[in-house]
Amino acid sequence: MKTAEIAASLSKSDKISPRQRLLAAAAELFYRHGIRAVGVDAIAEAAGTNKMTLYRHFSSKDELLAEYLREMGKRSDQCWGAYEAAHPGEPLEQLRAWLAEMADHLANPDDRGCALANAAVELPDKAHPARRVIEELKLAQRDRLADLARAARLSEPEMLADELNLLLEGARVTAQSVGAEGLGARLIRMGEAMISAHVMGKGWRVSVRATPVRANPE
Amino acid sequence: MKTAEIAASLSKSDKISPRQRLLAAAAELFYRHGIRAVGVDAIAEAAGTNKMTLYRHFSSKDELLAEYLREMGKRSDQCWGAYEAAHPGEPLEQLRAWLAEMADHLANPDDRGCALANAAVELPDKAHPARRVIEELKLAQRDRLADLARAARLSEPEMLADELNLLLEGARVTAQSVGAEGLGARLIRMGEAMISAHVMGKGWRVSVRATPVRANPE
DNA sequence: TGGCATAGGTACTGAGCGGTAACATTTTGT
DNA sequence: ACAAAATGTTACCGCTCAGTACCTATGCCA
Repeated sequence: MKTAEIAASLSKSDKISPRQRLLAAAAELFYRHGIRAVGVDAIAEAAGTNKMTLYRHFSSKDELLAEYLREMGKRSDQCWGAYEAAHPGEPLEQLRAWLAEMADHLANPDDRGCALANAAVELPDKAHPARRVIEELKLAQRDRLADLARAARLSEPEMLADELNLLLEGARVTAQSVGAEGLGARLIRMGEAMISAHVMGKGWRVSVRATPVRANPE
Repeated sequence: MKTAEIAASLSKSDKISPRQRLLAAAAELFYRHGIRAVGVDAIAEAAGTNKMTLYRHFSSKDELLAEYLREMGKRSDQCWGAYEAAHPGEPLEQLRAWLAEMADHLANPDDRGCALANAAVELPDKAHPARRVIEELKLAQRDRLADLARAARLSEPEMLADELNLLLEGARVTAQSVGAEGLGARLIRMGEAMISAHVMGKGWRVSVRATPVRANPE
Protein backbone atom coordinates (compact mmCIF):
# COMPACT_ATOMS: atom_id res chain seq x y z
CA MET A 1 0.00 0.00 0.00
CA LYS A 2 1.46 3.26 -1.10
CA THR A 3 0.26 5.29 1.80
CA ALA A 4 1.92 2.91 4.19
CA GLU A 5 5.13 3.20 2.23
CA ILE A 6 5.20 6.93 2.52
CA ALA A 7 4.51 6.74 6.21
CA ALA A 8 7.19 4.12 6.70
CA SER A 9 9.85 6.02 4.80
CA LEU A 10 9.07 9.02 6.90
CA SER A 11 8.61 7.55 10.35
CA LYS A 12 11.73 5.36 10.23
CA SER A 13 13.90 8.40 10.74
CA ASP A 14 11.74 9.68 13.51
CA LYS A 15 12.99 13.19 14.07
CA ILE A 16 10.76 14.65 11.39
CA SER A 17 7.91 16.73 12.69
CA PRO A 18 4.32 15.86 11.77
CA ARG A 19 4.09 19.11 9.89
CA GLN A 20 6.96 18.19 7.59
CA ARG A 21 5.62 14.69 7.13
CA LEU A 22 2.23 16.13 6.21
CA LEU A 23 3.79 18.48 3.69
CA ALA A 24 5.83 15.67 2.16
CA ALA A 25 2.80 13.42 1.90
CA ALA A 26 0.68 16.23 0.46
CA ALA A 27 3.36 16.99 -2.11
CA GLU A 28 3.54 13.38 -3.20
CA LEU A 29 -0.20 12.81 -3.39
CA PHE A 30 -1.22 16.18 -4.79
CA TYR A 31 1.36 15.95 -7.51
CA ARG A 32 0.76 12.35 -8.44
CA HIS A 33 -3.02 12.19 -8.31
CA GLY A 34 -4.16 15.79 -8.52
CA ILE A 35 -5.50 18.12 -5.88
CA ARG A 36 -9.18 17.36 -6.01
CA ALA A 37 -8.53 13.64 -6.20
CA VAL A 38 -6.75 13.52 -2.84
CA GLY A 39 -8.62 13.76 0.43
CA VAL A 40 -7.26 15.05 3.70
CA ASP A 41 -7.64 11.61 5.29
CA ALA A 42 -5.38 10.11 2.67
CA ILE A 43 -2.76 12.78 3.27
CA ALA A 44 -2.85 12.29 7.02
CA GLU A 45 -2.59 8.54 6.68
CA ALA A 46 0.27 8.80 4.18
CA ALA A 47 2.04 11.10 6.62
CA GLY A 48 1.69 8.50 9.37
CA THR A 49 -0.57 10.70 11.42
CA ASN A 50 -4.24 11.62 11.53
CA LYS A 51 -6.64 14.26 10.34
CA MET A 52 -6.78 16.10 13.64
CA THR A 53 -3.06 16.75 13.66
CA LEU A 54 -3.34 17.94 10.09
CA TYR A 55 -5.94 20.49 11.06
CA ARG A 56 -3.82 21.60 14.02
CA HIS A 57 -1.06 22.63 11.60
CA PHE A 58 -3.14 23.80 8.65
CA SER A 59 -6.41 25.61 9.00
CA SER A 60 -7.85 24.03 5.87
CA LYS A 61 -7.04 21.87 2.89
CA ASP A 62 -6.61 25.02 0.83
CA GLU A 63 -3.95 26.33 3.16
CA LEU A 64 -2.13 23.01 3.09
CA LEU A 65 -2.31 23.23 -0.67
CA ALA A 66 -0.86 26.76 -0.67
CA GLU A 67 1.96 25.61 1.59
CA TYR A 68 2.63 22.69 -0.73
CA LEU A 69 2.93 25.06 -3.67
CA ARG A 70 5.25 27.37 -1.74
CA GLU A 71 7.35 24.32 -0.92
CA MET A 72 7.61 23.56 -4.62
CA GLY A 73 8.89 27.07 -5.09
CA LYS A 74 11.61 26.50 -2.52
CA ARG A 75 12.53 23.26 -4.25
CA SER A 76 12.95 25.17 -7.49
CA ASP A 77 15.16 27.70 -5.69
CA GLN A 78 17.41 24.86 -4.56
CA CYS A 79 17.73 23.66 -8.15
CA TRP A 80 18.84 27.10 -9.28
CA GLY A 81 21.34 27.12 -6.46
CA ALA A 82 22.71 23.82 -7.71
CA TYR A 83 23.10 25.18 -11.24
CA GLU A 84 24.98 28.16 -9.88
CA ALA A 85 27.21 25.92 -7.78
CA ALA A 86 27.94 23.73 -10.81
CA HIS A 87 28.72 26.65 -13.10
CA PRO A 88 29.73 29.57 -10.90
CA GLY A 89 29.93 32.87 -12.74
CA GLU A 90 28.71 31.28 -15.96
CA PRO A 91 25.08 32.33 -16.34
CA LEU A 92 24.82 30.96 -19.86
CA GLU A 93 25.93 27.54 -18.68
CA GLN A 94 23.48 27.72 -15.79
CA LEU A 95 20.73 28.43 -18.28
CA ARG A 96 21.76 25.47 -20.38
CA ALA A 97 22.01 23.25 -17.34
CA TRP A 98 18.46 24.24 -16.43
CA LEU A 99 17.30 23.41 -19.95
CA ALA A 100 19.02 20.03 -19.81
CA GLU A 101 17.47 19.17 -16.46
CA MET A 102 14.01 20.15 -17.64
CA ALA A 103 14.45 17.89 -20.64
CA ASP A 104 15.60 15.14 -18.31
CA HIS A 105 12.48 15.43 -16.18
CA LEU A 106 10.34 15.13 -19.29
CA ALA A 107 11.77 11.72 -19.99
CA ASN A 108 10.73 10.44 -16.58
CA PRO A 109 7.47 8.54 -17.03
CA ASP A 110 6.37 9.51 -13.51
CA ASP A 111 6.72 13.16 -14.35
CA ARG A 112 3.42 15.01 -14.32
CA GLY A 113 4.67 18.37 -15.49
CA CYS A 114 4.68 21.56 -13.51
CA ALA A 115 2.89 21.32 -10.18
CA LEU A 116 2.01 24.99 -10.35
CA ALA A 117 0.55 24.84 -13.83
CA ASN A 118 -1.40 21.70 -12.96
CA ALA A 119 -2.79 23.39 -9.89
CA ALA A 120 -3.83 26.38 -12.00
CA VAL A 121 -5.71 24.05 -14.31
CA GLU A 122 -7.40 22.31 -11.41
CA LEU A 123 -8.41 25.58 -9.75
CA PRO A 124 -10.26 27.68 -12.33
CA ASP A 125 -11.53 30.07 -9.70
CA LYS A 126 -9.26 33.11 -10.00
CA ALA A 127 -10.15 34.08 -6.43
CA HIS A 128 -8.74 30.87 -4.98
CA PRO A 129 -6.01 31.70 -2.44
CA ALA A 130 -3.59 29.30 -4.12
CA ARG A 131 -3.80 31.26 -7.36
CA ARG A 132 -1.79 34.11 -5.85
CA VAL A 133 0.96 31.70 -4.88
CA ILE A 134 1.00 30.21 -8.36
CA GLU A 135 1.23 33.57 -10.07
CA GLU A 136 3.97 34.79 -7.73
CA LEU A 137 6.11 31.73 -8.20
CA LYS A 138 5.63 31.66 -11.96
CA LEU A 139 6.68 35.28 -12.19
CA ALA A 140 9.66 34.58 -9.94
CA GLN A 141 10.69 31.80 -12.31
CA ARG A 142 10.38 34.18 -15.25
CA ASP A 143 12.48 36.80 -13.44
CA ARG A 144 15.07 34.19 -12.65
CA LEU A 145 15.41 33.29 -16.30
CA ALA A 146 15.50 36.94 -17.32
CA ASP A 147 18.16 37.75 -14.72
CA LEU A 148 20.30 34.90 -15.94
CA ALA A 149 19.84 35.93 -19.55
CA ARG A 150 20.77 39.46 -18.57
CA ALA A 151 23.82 38.28 -16.68
CA ALA A 152 24.83 36.29 -19.75
CA ARG A 153 24.56 39.53 -21.73
CA LEU A 154 21.93 38.07 -24.01
CA SER A 155 19.74 40.43 -25.97
CA GLU A 156 16.19 41.12 -24.82
CA PRO A 157 16.50 39.00 -21.69
CA GLU A 158 12.84 39.33 -20.67
CA MET A 159 11.73 38.29 -24.10
CA LEU A 160 14.02 35.28 -24.06
CA ALA A 161 12.75 34.35 -20.61
CA ASP A 162 9.19 34.40 -21.88
CA GLU A 163 10.08 32.38 -24.92
CA LEU A 164 11.84 29.71 -22.89
CA ASN A 165 8.97 29.60 -20.42
CA LEU A 166 6.45 29.13 -23.19
CA LEU A 167 8.56 26.39 -24.67
CA LEU A 168 9.00 24.53 -21.39
CA GLU A 169 5.38 24.89 -20.39
CA GLY A 170 4.29 23.58 -23.76
CA ALA A 171 6.62 20.61 -23.58
CA ARG A 172 5.41 19.71 -20.11
CA VAL A 173 1.74 19.78 -20.94
CA THR A 174 2.31 18.00 -24.24
CA ALA A 175 4.12 15.22 -22.42
CA GLN A 176 1.00 14.66 -20.38
CA SER A 177 -1.37 14.67 -23.35
CA VAL A 178 0.48 12.56 -25.89
CA GLY A 179 3.58 11.32 -24.12
CA ALA A 180 7.16 12.47 -23.97
CA GLU A 181 8.58 10.56 -26.92
CA GLY A 182 11.51 12.52 -28.27
CA LEU A 183 10.23 15.60 -26.53
CA GLY A 184 13.31 16.13 -24.39
CA ALA A 185 15.58 16.29 -27.41
CA ARG A 186 13.24 18.68 -29.18
CA LEU A 187 13.03 20.86 -26.07
CA ILE A 188 16.78 21.17 -25.90
CA ARG A 189 17.09 21.78 -29.63
CA MET A 190 14.50 24.54 -29.62
CA GLY A 191 15.72 26.04 -26.36
CA GLU A 192 19.31 26.18 -27.54
CA ALA A 193 18.15 27.78 -30.79
CA MET A 194 16.23 30.39 -28.83
CA ILE A 195 19.22 31.12 -26.64
CA SER A 196 21.51 31.29 -29.64
CA ALA A 197 19.16 33.74 -31.31
CA HIS A 198 19.71 36.07 -28.38
CA VAL A 199 23.50 35.77 -28.33
CA MET A 200 24.28 39.08 -29.92
CA GLY A 201 24.92 42.74 -29.26
CA LYS A 202 28.34 41.84 -27.93
CA GLY A 203 29.94 40.80 -31.13
CA TRP A 204 27.38 38.38 -32.50
CA ARG A 205 24.98 38.69 -35.34
CA VAL A 206 21.89 36.60 -35.69
CA SER A 207 19.38 36.27 -38.44
CA VAL A 208 16.17 34.47 -37.76
CA ARG A 209 14.33 35.80 -40.75
CA ALA A 210 13.71 33.92 -43.93
CA THR A 211 15.32 35.56 -46.90
CA PRO A 212 14.23 34.89 -50.47
CA VAL A 213 16.97 33.50 -52.68
CA ARG A 214 14.99 33.05 -55.84
CA ALA A 215 11.62 34.60 -56.55
CA ASN A 216 9.98 31.25 -57.11
CA PRO A 217 6.93 30.86 -54.86
CA GLU A 218 5.38 28.14 -56.94
CA MET B 1 -28.59 31.25 -11.71
CA LYS B 2 -26.21 30.04 -14.38
CA THR B 3 -27.61 26.57 -14.70
CA ALA B 4 -31.05 28.02 -15.35
CA GLU B 5 -29.59 30.28 -18.00
CA ILE B 6 -28.08 27.41 -19.88
CA ALA B 7 -31.30 25.48 -19.69
CA ALA B 8 -33.31 28.49 -20.82
CA SER B 9 -31.08 29.25 -23.77
CA LEU B 10 -31.41 25.68 -24.83
CA SER B 11 -35.05 24.94 -24.18
CA LYS B 12 -36.39 28.12 -25.77
CA SER B 13 -35.71 26.70 -29.18
CA ASP B 14 -37.21 23.43 -28.27
CA LYS B 15 -36.25 21.12 -31.09
CA ILE B 16 -32.94 20.20 -29.53
CA SER B 17 -32.75 16.69 -28.20
CA PRO B 18 -31.93 16.04 -24.55
CA ARG B 19 -28.75 14.35 -25.65
CA GLN B 20 -27.49 17.46 -27.40
CA ARG B 21 -28.55 19.67 -24.52
CA LEU B 22 -26.68 17.39 -22.13
CA LEU B 23 -23.58 17.53 -24.28
CA ALA B 24 -23.79 21.31 -24.53
CA ALA B 25 -24.24 21.67 -20.79
CA ALA B 26 -21.44 19.22 -20.10
CA ALA B 27 -19.14 21.12 -22.45
CA GLU B 28 -19.91 24.41 -20.79
CA LEU B 29 -19.54 23.16 -17.22
CA PHE B 30 -16.60 20.79 -17.74
CA TYR B 31 -14.66 23.45 -19.56
CA ARG B 32 -15.45 26.30 -17.21
CA HIS B 33 -15.17 24.56 -13.85
CA GLY B 34 -13.17 21.43 -14.51
CA ILE B 35 -14.25 17.83 -14.78
CA ARG B 36 -14.04 16.71 -11.20
CA ALA B 37 -15.66 19.91 -9.99
CA VAL B 38 -18.88 19.26 -11.90
CA GLY B 39 -21.42 16.67 -10.79
CA VAL B 40 -23.84 14.84 -13.03
CA ASP B 41 -26.78 16.48 -11.27
CA ALA B 42 -25.46 19.91 -12.18
CA ILE B 43 -25.06 18.88 -15.81
CA ALA B 44 -28.56 17.45 -15.99
CA GLU B 45 -30.06 20.56 -14.41
CA ALA B 46 -28.09 22.88 -16.68
CA ALA B 47 -29.37 20.89 -19.65
CA GLY B 48 -32.93 21.40 -18.46
CA THR B 49 -33.42 17.71 -17.80
CA ASN B 50 -32.64 15.22 -15.07
CA LYS B 51 -30.10 12.66 -14.08
CA MET B 52 -32.12 9.68 -15.26
CA THR B 53 -32.28 10.97 -18.82
CA LEU B 54 -28.56 11.58 -18.65
CA TYR B 55 -27.92 7.99 -17.73
CA ARG B 56 -30.25 6.81 -20.46
CA HIS B 57 -27.99 8.48 -23.03
CA PHE B 58 -24.60 7.96 -21.41
CA SER B 59 -23.68 4.89 -19.47
CA SER B 60 -21.48 6.83 -17.05
CA LYS B 61 -19.99 10.22 -16.34
CA ASP B 62 -16.78 9.00 -17.92
CA GLU B 63 -18.52 8.21 -21.18
CA LEU B 64 -20.23 11.58 -21.18
CA LEU B 65 -16.80 13.07 -20.65
CA ALA B 66 -15.36 11.13 -23.55
CA GLU B 67 -18.21 12.27 -25.78
CA TYR B 68 -17.62 15.84 -24.69
CA LEU B 69 -13.98 15.57 -25.69
CA ARG B 70 -14.88 14.04 -29.05
CA GLU B 71 -17.28 16.93 -29.55
CA MET B 72 -14.43 19.34 -28.95
CA GLY B 73 -12.53 17.52 -31.66
CA LYS B 74 -15.40 18.04 -34.10
CA ARG B 75 -15.51 21.72 -33.16
CA SER B 76 -11.83 21.94 -34.01
CA ASP B 77 -12.52 20.26 -37.36
CA GLN B 78 -15.11 22.91 -38.14
CA CYS B 79 -12.56 25.62 -37.41
CA TRP B 80 -10.13 24.11 -39.84
CA GLY B 81 -12.90 23.93 -42.39
CA ALA B 82 -13.50 27.63 -41.91
CA TYR B 83 -9.85 28.43 -42.46
CA GLU B 84 -9.86 26.45 -45.66
CA ALA B 85 -13.02 28.18 -46.82
CA ALA B 86 -11.49 31.58 -46.05
CA HIS B 87 -8.22 30.81 -47.82
CA PRO B 88 -8.90 28.06 -50.35
CA GLY B 89 -5.79 26.56 -51.82
CA GLU B 90 -3.54 28.66 -49.61
CA PRO B 91 -2.28 26.35 -46.87
CA LEU B 92 0.19 28.91 -45.58
CA GLU B 93 -2.58 31.45 -45.10
CA GLN B 94 -4.71 28.81 -43.39
CA LEU B 95 -1.85 28.17 -41.01
CA ARG B 96 -1.52 31.85 -40.26
CA ALA B 97 -5.27 32.20 -39.81
CA TRP B 98 -5.15 29.39 -37.28
CA LEU B 99 -2.33 31.10 -35.45
CA ALA B 100 -4.23 34.39 -35.38
CA GLU B 101 -7.37 32.75 -34.04
CA MET B 102 -5.45 30.93 -31.34
CA ALA B 103 -3.93 34.25 -30.29
CA ASP B 104 -7.40 35.75 -30.29
CA HIS B 105 -8.73 33.07 -27.97
CA LEU B 106 -5.88 33.75 -25.58
CA ALA B 107 -7.05 37.34 -25.15
CA ASN B 108 -10.50 36.19 -24.06
CA PRO B 109 -10.56 36.29 -20.25
CA ASP B 110 -13.06 33.42 -20.17
CA ASP B 111 -10.67 31.22 -22.07
CA ARG B 112 -9.42 28.29 -20.07
CA GLY B 113 -6.96 26.90 -22.58
CA CYS B 114 -7.21 23.58 -24.32
CA ALA B 115 -10.02 21.37 -23.07
CA LEU B 116 -8.05 18.27 -24.00
CA ALA B 117 -4.89 19.33 -22.21
CA ASN B 118 -6.87 20.37 -19.15
CA ALA B 119 -8.59 17.00 -19.11
CA ALA B 120 -5.23 15.26 -19.34
CA VAL B 121 -4.06 17.21 -16.31
CA GLU B 122 -7.20 16.36 -14.38
CA LEU B 123 -6.99 12.66 -15.25
CA PRO B 124 -3.51 11.42 -14.28
CA ASP B 125 -4.55 7.80 -14.64
CA LYS B 126 -3.17 6.72 -17.99
CA ALA B 127 -5.74 3.93 -18.13
CA HIS B 128 -8.67 6.30 -18.04
CA PRO B 129 -10.84 5.79 -21.16
CA ALA B 130 -10.80 9.51 -21.92
CA ARG B 131 -7.03 9.46 -22.25
CA ARG B 132 -7.27 7.57 -25.54
CA VAL B 133 -9.59 10.23 -26.94
CA ILE B 134 -7.24 12.97 -25.82
CA GLU B 135 -4.21 11.35 -27.39
CA GLU B 136 -6.02 10.63 -30.64
CA LEU B 137 -7.30 14.17 -31.01
CA LYS B 138 -4.00 15.73 -30.11
CA LEU B 139 -2.23 13.62 -32.69
CA ALA B 140 -4.90 14.50 -35.25
CA GLN B 141 -4.24 18.16 -34.55
CA ARG B 142 -0.53 17.60 -35.04
CA ASP B 143 -1.15 15.76 -38.31
CA ARG B 144 -3.39 18.58 -39.46
CA LEU B 145 -0.65 21.11 -38.87
CA ALA B 146 1.93 18.88 -40.53
CA ASP B 147 -0.30 18.31 -43.56
CA LEU B 148 -0.83 22.02 -43.95
CA ALA B 149 2.87 22.71 -43.58
CA ARG B 150 3.55 20.04 -46.17
CA ALA B 151 0.95 21.46 -48.53
CA ALA B 152 2.57 24.86 -48.09
CA ARG B 153 5.87 23.24 -49.13
CA LEU B 154 7.52 24.15 -45.87
CA SER B 155 10.59 22.26 -44.79
CA GLU B 156 10.36 19.56 -42.15
CA PRO B 157 6.58 19.84 -41.83
CA GLU B 158 6.30 17.40 -38.89
CA MET B 159 8.98 19.27 -37.02
CA LEU B 160 7.24 22.58 -37.62
CA ALA B 161 3.94 21.08 -36.50
CA ASP B 162 5.53 19.96 -33.26
CA GLU B 163 7.14 23.32 -32.72
CA LEU B 164 3.88 25.18 -33.26
CA ASN B 165 2.04 22.77 -31.01
CA LEU B 166 4.56 23.25 -28.23
CA LEU B 167 4.31 26.98 -28.61
CA LEU B 168 0.52 27.05 -28.54
CA GLU B 169 0.25 24.63 -25.65
CA GLY B 170 2.73 26.67 -23.67
CA ALA B 171 0.89 29.91 -24.35
CA ARG B 172 -2.41 28.39 -23.30
CA VAL B 173 -1.20 27.02 -20.01
CA THR B 174 0.80 30.15 -19.26
CA ALA B 175 -2.32 32.24 -19.78
CA GLN B 176 -3.98 30.23 -17.03
CA SER B 177 -1.09 30.51 -14.60
CA VAL B 178 -0.09 34.15 -14.91
CA GLY B 179 -2.59 35.69 -17.26
CA ALA B 180 -2.64 36.45 -20.96
CA GLU B 181 -1.10 39.91 -20.92
CA GLY B 182 0.61 40.47 -24.23
CA LEU B 183 0.67 36.74 -24.79
CA GLY B 184 -1.33 36.77 -28.01
CA ALA B 185 1.11 39.13 -29.68
CA ARG B 186 4.05 37.05 -28.53
CA LEU B 187 2.38 33.87 -29.76
CA ILE B 188 1.91 35.33 -33.23
CA ARG B 189 5.42 36.75 -33.30
CA MET B 190 7.03 33.46 -32.34
CA GLY B 191 4.72 31.39 -34.50
CA GLU B 192 5.38 33.50 -37.55
CA ALA B 193 9.10 33.27 -36.89
CA MET B 194 8.85 29.49 -36.67
CA ILE B 195 6.90 29.31 -39.90
CA SER B 196 9.34 31.67 -41.62
CA ALA B 197 12.21 29.51 -40.48
CA HIS B 198 10.68 26.64 -42.44
CA VAL B 199 10.03 28.60 -45.61
CA MET B 200 12.88 27.21 -47.63
CA GLY B 201 13.95 24.47 -49.92
CA LYS B 202 11.86 26.00 -52.66
CA GLY B 203 13.85 29.10 -53.19
CA TRP B 204 14.32 30.33 -49.63
CA ARG B 205 17.28 30.33 -47.37
CA VAL B 206 17.02 30.64 -43.65
CA SER B 207 19.59 31.00 -40.95
CA VAL B 208 18.59 30.54 -37.39
CA ARG B 209 22.09 30.12 -36.03
CA ALA B 210 24.07 32.75 -34.27
CA THR B 211 27.20 33.62 -36.16
CA PRO B 212 30.19 35.28 -34.53
CA VAL B 213 31.10 38.62 -36.02
CA ARG B 214 33.98 39.47 -33.78
CA ALA B 215 35.75 37.01 -31.52
CA ASN B 216 34.92 38.99 -28.43
CA PRO B 217 33.14 36.84 -25.87
CA GLU B 218 33.84 39.27 -23.06
C1' DT C 1 7.97 14.78 40.09
C1' DG C 2 4.71 17.80 38.32
C1' DG C 3 2.32 20.55 34.61
C1' DC C 4 1.43 21.62 30.00
C1' DA C 5 1.66 21.76 25.12
C1' DT C 6 1.57 18.61 21.46
C1' DA C 7 0.04 14.43 19.17
C1' DG C 8 -3.02 10.29 18.53
C1' DG C 9 -7.70 7.93 18.33
C1' DT C 10 -12.48 7.58 17.59
C1' DA C 11 -16.60 9.04 16.29
C1' DC C 12 -19.33 12.22 14.43
C1' DT C 13 -21.81 15.98 11.21
C1' DG C 14 -23.85 17.59 7.01
C1' DA C 15 -23.22 17.70 2.43
C1' DG C 16 -22.25 15.98 -2.10
C1' DC C 17 -20.89 12.33 -5.06
C1' DG C 18 -22.05 8.59 -9.00
C1' DG C 19 -25.48 5.59 -10.00
C1' DT C 20 -30.20 3.02 -9.68
C1' DA C 21 -35.29 1.67 -8.95
C1' DA C 22 -39.96 2.37 -9.66
C1' DC C 23 -43.45 4.89 -11.44
C1' DA C 24 -45.88 8.89 -13.81
C1' DT C 25 -46.01 11.66 -17.83
C1' DT C 26 -45.34 13.25 -22.42
C1' DT C 27 -44.10 12.67 -27.11
C1' DT C 28 -43.94 10.13 -31.26
C1' DG C 29 -44.96 7.00 -35.21
C1' DT C 30 -48.58 4.98 -37.48
C1' DA D 1 -56.70 7.13 -31.68
C1' DC D 2 -53.61 4.06 -29.85
C1' DA D 3 -49.43 1.78 -28.46
C1' DA D 4 -44.67 2.19 -27.80
C1' DA D 5 -40.86 4.78 -26.80
C1' DA D 6 -38.76 8.55 -24.66
C1' DT D 7 -38.70 11.71 -20.88
C1' DG D 8 -39.78 13.54 -16.17
C1' DT D 9 -40.12 12.90 -10.95
C1' DT D 10 -38.95 11.30 -6.59
C1' DA D 11 -36.69 8.70 -3.60
C1' DC D 12 -33.09 6.02 -2.53
C1' DC D 13 -28.19 3.45 -2.03
C1' DG D 14 -23.43 3.28 -0.48
C1' DC D 15 -19.68 5.99 -0.40
C1' DT D 16 -16.47 9.89 0.27
C1' DC D 17 -15.66 14.45 1.36
C1' DA D 18 -13.94 18.59 4.57
C1' DG D 19 -14.10 19.73 9.02
C1' DT D 20 -15.09 19.18 14.34
C1' DA D 21 -15.77 17.45 19.37
C1' DC D 22 -13.99 14.98 22.89
C1' DC D 23 -10.92 12.36 25.18
C1' DT D 24 -6.48 9.98 25.92
C1' DA D 25 -1.48 9.39 25.59
C1' DT D 26 3.00 11.08 24.95
C1' DG D 27 6.96 13.97 25.48
C1' DC D 28 9.24 18.07 27.23
C1' DC D 29 10.81 21.41 30.56
C1' DA D 30 10.95 23.28 35.11
